[in-house]
Amino acid sequence: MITVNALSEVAALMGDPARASMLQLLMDGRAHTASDLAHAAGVTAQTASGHLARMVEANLLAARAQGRNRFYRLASGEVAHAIESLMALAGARAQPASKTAAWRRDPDLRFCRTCYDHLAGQVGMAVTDSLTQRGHLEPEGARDWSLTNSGELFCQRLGIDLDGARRVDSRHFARQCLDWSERRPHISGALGAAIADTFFKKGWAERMRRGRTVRLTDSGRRALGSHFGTSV
Amino acid sequence: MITVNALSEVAALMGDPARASMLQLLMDGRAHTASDLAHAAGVTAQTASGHLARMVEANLLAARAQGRNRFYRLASGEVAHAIESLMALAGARAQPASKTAAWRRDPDLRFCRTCYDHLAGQVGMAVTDSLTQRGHLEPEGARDWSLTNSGELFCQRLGIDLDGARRVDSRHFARQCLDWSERRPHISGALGAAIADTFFKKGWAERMRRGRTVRLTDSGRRALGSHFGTSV
DNA sequence: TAGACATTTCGGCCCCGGCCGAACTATTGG
DNA sequence: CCAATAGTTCGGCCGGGGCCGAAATGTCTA
Repeated sequence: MITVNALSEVAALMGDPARASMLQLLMDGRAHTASDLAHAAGVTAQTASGHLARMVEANLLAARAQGRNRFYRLASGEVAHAIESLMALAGARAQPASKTAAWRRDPDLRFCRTCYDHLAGQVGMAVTDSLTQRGHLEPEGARDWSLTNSGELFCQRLGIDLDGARRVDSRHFARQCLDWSERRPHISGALGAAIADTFFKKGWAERMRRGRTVRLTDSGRRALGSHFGTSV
Repeated sequence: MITVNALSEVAALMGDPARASMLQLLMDGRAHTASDLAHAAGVTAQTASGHLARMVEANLLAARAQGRNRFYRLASGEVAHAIESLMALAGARAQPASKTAAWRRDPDLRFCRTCYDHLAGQVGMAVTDSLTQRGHLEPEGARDWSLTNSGELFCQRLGIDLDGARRVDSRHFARQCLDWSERRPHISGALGAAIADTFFKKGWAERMRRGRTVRLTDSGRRALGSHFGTSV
C-alpha cells in the first residue's frame, strides 16, 4: 500500500463525527462492543461496523472476539496520546467565552477519571505528586520517570504488580502524561496502569458505569491520607 | 458557535490531503506565503485560500499580512505537537517491514533540522548537552530547564537575545522537547528559539530552501568547538 | 434444531465539501 | 495611472464517502 499522505489519512479517520465519538468513548481505556460504539456514535450497527473495520485496518483500534460479541479498544497508548493532543487543540480553540464542551466543565471528571488506563485529574496528580515529593519517582529524560529504590519498596508494600508491569516490555514503564485539567504531567505507562489497577482492586476507586469518570471511595480517601500522605 | 464534536472538527481539518500538505510544510516553523502553500498542496490559489481561511478560523494557523503577501505559520507549538503525534501514529502503522517515511531516514535531517523554531537532531543535542554538562542549564520540573547564573553569562557573551526571549511570557522559557532521532530531550521554548536565531544570524547554520533540514556551516562547526567545547 | 441476538456484507441513495473558472480587491513598481 | 502580481470571493460542478435497508453469517440459548 502506497501512502500518499500519511498525516491526512490518520487525521481523516479521526475527522468523522461518528468515528470521533467512538474514539472518545474508547478513551476510557476499556474495550467496548460494536453495538455500544454504534449507540455512542448515533449510527446503526452496520454503519458502525464499517467504521470499526477501517480503524482496525489502520491500527487505531484492536479487536477481540468473545462469544457473539466483538470488543474494540484503542490499539495503543500512542493513539490515546494523539487523541488527547487533538482535544487539547479543540479546547484552546473554544476560548472566546463560548460554552466549552461539557466534558471539560464536569467537576467530577476534573476530580478523577481514567486517562486510557491510568488515573488522571486531581487524584491522579495527587498520587503522582506524592510519589515524586517522597523521592519514589524521579524524572528521566523528557517524557519518563524512573522508580527509585524507595519507590520499589513502596509499590511492593502496596501490592502493586511491578513484575506484571515490567513484563509488558513493548510498553514504556513509567511515562509522563500531560493532564489536560491540571496542566501538569501525571504518571502513566505500565506503572500508571498498575497503580490504577490497585486502586480498583482495593476498592479505593470505582469506575462509573458510563464515561471516564472515576469515583474515589471513602476507603480511597483514607488510603490517600495514610499511604500517600496527601488529600484531595 | 456550538461545538458538536470538537475532536472530529479539528481532525477533519487535518484530514484533507491538501490541508495536510500545507501543515507538513509549515512544520518547519517558518511562515510561508499563500502561493507557496498552494503549490505545496498541489491546488490553485483560490482553493488554497479557502483552506487557509478555515485553518486560521480554527486557530490552527496564524496569518500576517506583509505588503501584497500573506504569510501563514502554525498558530502554536501545540499544533505542531498534535501533528507530530498523528505522524507518529502514521509511521507506526507502516511497521510491516515496509519502507519508512523518507523524512525518518534522511541522514541530513537526522544531523540537523529545525523542530518548529529551534534546533534539533545531532546538532541540537550537542548544544543541549554542552549547556547541561557545563552547568548552564539545569532540569526544572518534568518538562523544563532553568538557566543558571553561568548560563546567563554564557548567553550574554554569545549575544543571545535573552530579554527578547523572556518578553514572550505566554510561552515557556526553556522547555524540554523530545528529539525523535536522538530519543532524548533538546532545548526548546523561547530560549531554544533564541539560540537557533543566533545560529542563523551568525551564519553558523543555514536553512535549506525547502523542508526542515539545516546545514551547519564551517564557521558553525568551529563555533561548536570554541564556544560549546563539542563537535559533531 | 429453532429462534434470538450480535455483527458483517452488499447495494444504492444522497449530500457535503473540495475543486476550479471568473471576477474582484489590494499592493507594488514603473 | 496602468500593468502585474498576490490574494480572496462567488458560483456551480462533481465525486467520495457516510448512511441505511435488506440479507447473510456466526453464536448462544432452549
